[in-house]
Amino acid sequence: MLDKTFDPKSVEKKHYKRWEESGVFAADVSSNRVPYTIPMPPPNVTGSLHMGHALTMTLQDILTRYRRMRGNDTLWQPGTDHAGIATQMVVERELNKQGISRHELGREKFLEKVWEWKEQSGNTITTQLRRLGASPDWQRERFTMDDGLSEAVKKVFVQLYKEGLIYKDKRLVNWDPKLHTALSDLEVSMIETQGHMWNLKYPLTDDPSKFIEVGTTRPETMLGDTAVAVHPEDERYKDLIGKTVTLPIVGREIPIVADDYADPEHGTGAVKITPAHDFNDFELGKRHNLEVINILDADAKINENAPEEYQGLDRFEARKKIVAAFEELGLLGDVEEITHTVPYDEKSKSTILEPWLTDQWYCDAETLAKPAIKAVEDGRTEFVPKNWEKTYFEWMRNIQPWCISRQLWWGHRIPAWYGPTTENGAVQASFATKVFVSETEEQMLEEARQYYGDGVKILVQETTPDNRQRERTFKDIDGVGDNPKRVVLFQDTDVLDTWFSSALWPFSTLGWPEQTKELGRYYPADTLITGFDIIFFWVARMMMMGLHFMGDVPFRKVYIHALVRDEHGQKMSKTKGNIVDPLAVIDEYGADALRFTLAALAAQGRDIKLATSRVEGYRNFATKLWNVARYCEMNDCKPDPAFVPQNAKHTVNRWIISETALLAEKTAAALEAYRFNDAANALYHFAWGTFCDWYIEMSKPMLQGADETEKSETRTTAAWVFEQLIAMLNPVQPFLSEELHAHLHGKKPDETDKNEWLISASWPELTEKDVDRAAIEEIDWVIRLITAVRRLRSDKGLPPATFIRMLLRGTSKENLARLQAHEDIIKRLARLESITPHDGDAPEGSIQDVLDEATIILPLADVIDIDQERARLKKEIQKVETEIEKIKKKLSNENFLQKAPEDVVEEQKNRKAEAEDAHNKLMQALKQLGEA
RNA sequence: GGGCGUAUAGCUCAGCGGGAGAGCGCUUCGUUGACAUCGAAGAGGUCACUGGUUCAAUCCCAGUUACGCCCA
Repeated sequence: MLDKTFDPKSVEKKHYKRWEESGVFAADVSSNRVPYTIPMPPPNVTGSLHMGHALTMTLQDILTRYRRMRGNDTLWQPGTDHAGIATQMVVERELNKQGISRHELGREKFLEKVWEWKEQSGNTITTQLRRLGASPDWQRERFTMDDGLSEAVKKVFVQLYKEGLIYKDKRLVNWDPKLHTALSDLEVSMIETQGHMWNLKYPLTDDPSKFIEVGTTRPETMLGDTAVAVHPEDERYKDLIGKTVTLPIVGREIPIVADDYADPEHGTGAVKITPAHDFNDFELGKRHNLEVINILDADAKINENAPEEYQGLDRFEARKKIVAAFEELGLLGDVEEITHTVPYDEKSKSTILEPWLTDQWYCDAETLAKPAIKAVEDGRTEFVPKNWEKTYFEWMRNIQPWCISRQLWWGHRIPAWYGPTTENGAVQASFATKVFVSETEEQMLEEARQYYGDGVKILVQETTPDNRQRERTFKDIDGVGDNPKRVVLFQDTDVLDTWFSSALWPFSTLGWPEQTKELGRYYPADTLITGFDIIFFWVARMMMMGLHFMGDVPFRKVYIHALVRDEHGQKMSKTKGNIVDPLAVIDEYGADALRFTLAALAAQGRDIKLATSRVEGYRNFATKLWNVARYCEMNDCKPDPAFVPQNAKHTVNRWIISETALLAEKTAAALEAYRFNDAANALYHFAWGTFCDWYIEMSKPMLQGADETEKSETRTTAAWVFEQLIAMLNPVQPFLSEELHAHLHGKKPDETDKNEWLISASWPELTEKDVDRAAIEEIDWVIRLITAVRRLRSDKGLPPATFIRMLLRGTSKENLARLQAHEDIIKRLARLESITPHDGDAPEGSIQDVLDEATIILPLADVIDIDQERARLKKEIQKVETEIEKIKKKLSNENFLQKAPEDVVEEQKNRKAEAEDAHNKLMQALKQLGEA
């Protein structure tokens, strides 16, 4: 006998272990079944499971399990990514706690530490995914720093370099002065901040008594100003164009240039131009051939290009000092408090980034984006919901060069080596002017030998940590310059953006660049499921790389789900302290309850506000299912392999079989349309509202009756329906359904083997042939009758224990037959002692209601309060009258009769007739009451 | 500034060109041998506002207001 409630803890671990060990999650590359592939978005190896993961993984698991049951060879490809910045930061922090700095340790030793750390903590998230019940093919788990995936990265880098789609460039980047690395545009978070607009007066060189006033939010950058720009049409400044101003403090003479960039409406209309520290100014500088003066070092402190007294100052210190100096010089204009946006790092949102001029590697995203745009335009990849395609297009069509190098140690090292150039065969005293890009050091050396000639000895040395330091000291390095018969090559110290390797995920995980069987079978994937926040970071880049290297899109569908917020709609965050930990939820309510909640809330196009009351509700749902299983067990309802649903005889059984078939259709359709909430709700309502509330209740008198054939059929039907139901629930609630499946078949879950498991079972194959519309109509009538009686009883406050008589007047032949067929059920569920067809007036002191053509009469002389009953009937009559009025109005409209479809008109006529009939009957009831 | 989205019951949200729905909460009743993590019944909504299209609008279109997100 089952316990009274479902205990998730006692079954989750057990089933998961057996599933995983049995290999039921695994794809079968040699199978002849149709493959179905989902690439799992690899979580950070250092990460731990949050609600966003729980959502995305639940949805992926639902589809995977569903397709598995439908007979597909499913590959849900799992793995983790190395999360360059995040991981390096974590390990560095750990080391700092021990008083060790990364630089003391050196690159190699530090990387050993990171790998150690990865080995220790890298399983955290994959273990947590198991707790959620995720069923990817763990045997194929990959990590972006695996050998194979690293090979793929190198190959892609080298090929794109050779094709000219990867290049090195000196441009402004978003520099993180704390982490000392460049970031891509996407890793910048523009945050609204309170700040100031300072107006600075720059004296004209030829007449220092006159000024041009410029506004700036960053006065310290004036140290690097190389021009002032005004709009060419701006009357105020027309005469000044071509003249110069003398930069205060610095003393540099800089031109006043005309450029559309200066907005006459904005501030004074004149802007200072600092090409080295502002993206717009940099572009303007290029247009006007302005000098680019970098005034900041890697820490964003003022460097040696500024006057001595400012050197070494932090940028914010320098700001104060500059403002004070302007004030002292009488050159400070108005100061306004304003709100403006300031670039912060995306990850911690705590460091203000600095546009900084450096050499970085770039990927020509614009070229790669073109086929990726076309693929979505052509529908080779479709977004669900479709709206997201706009977002994708918007970004892809305005895409900027992608900065792919990072000044980190943890990541894929850029396979580029630098050496001196040659001139007429002679090695020059130059640094890093010749670049060799190769997948391996051996290949690189081969190229280098050809380049330098046989007589030159080539050494490869590990580089010092700091590129710029190296650059300054290159002349001291043995072999460069002094001795043309020896060269020293250095590998680039930078690593690649983590997303560069993630972009290859759909094919690198399948063994590319090897032409594996997997690659042919599982690429392109069918579905990618992810959040909208990484459409740019990941989806777009996979599209670009997939098309370029595989010649086809990486996936056919992209399902974009929303963010999980707290119950008040706030984004979950550590600082707000409103994080709901999925593992805590699983501990309290079970993984199935969490999964069901997330599925039920996953409506397209809306964020998910997660309230634990919802989870609690779905935990109750699990209890409900558990208890209906108990009922089946107690009543000896066992599945019969010989049972053919279409051959069932009893109408109640035919009805529930029909409803089950409709449910299978509905659920499958919902899942295939990524309408997870519809699937979850359909299952919930069938299980609770139809199967438990009605069928099981109806089965009670049937199972207690005398008809052995009927009893036997009912037992088998109940078991069959329940079996179908838990099969359909399995993708959403794998643990509970697996456990109940074993019990239903009279097995101890621990003693079953994988062929008997629900995870290996097939999705119910039910068709329209299993649906008996007449049975549905019949039982629907029974239900409506019972409900009507219950309502009357409840209105009168009759205790459930009281059995009463019911008279039915004017009942059609068909319904009389139904009444007779289901008498036991109706009597039991409506708490009736007798049901009698009746003609003529109702007995004195009756209450009445209308059900279609019939009138329900409950003689309750002792109980009823006439006034109250009269009021109730009047209210009901009122309702019907408004209804009739509405329909009448419609039917009297000529246009409606002419233009509306016939069936709609017909329907309205029927409704009117029914309502009028009901009205008459209610009036009659009222009249009788008046006479009484 | 550009783009996207949302406004429906007290709360969280489905839905949809022809009869307003769910879960939770609330009220009343209930120890019915599956289940009180339950059962039965009920109350509660000019479907944000203004126009338009239509025989018909909560639904489609335009605008307004409010809120949210993304990009610059």
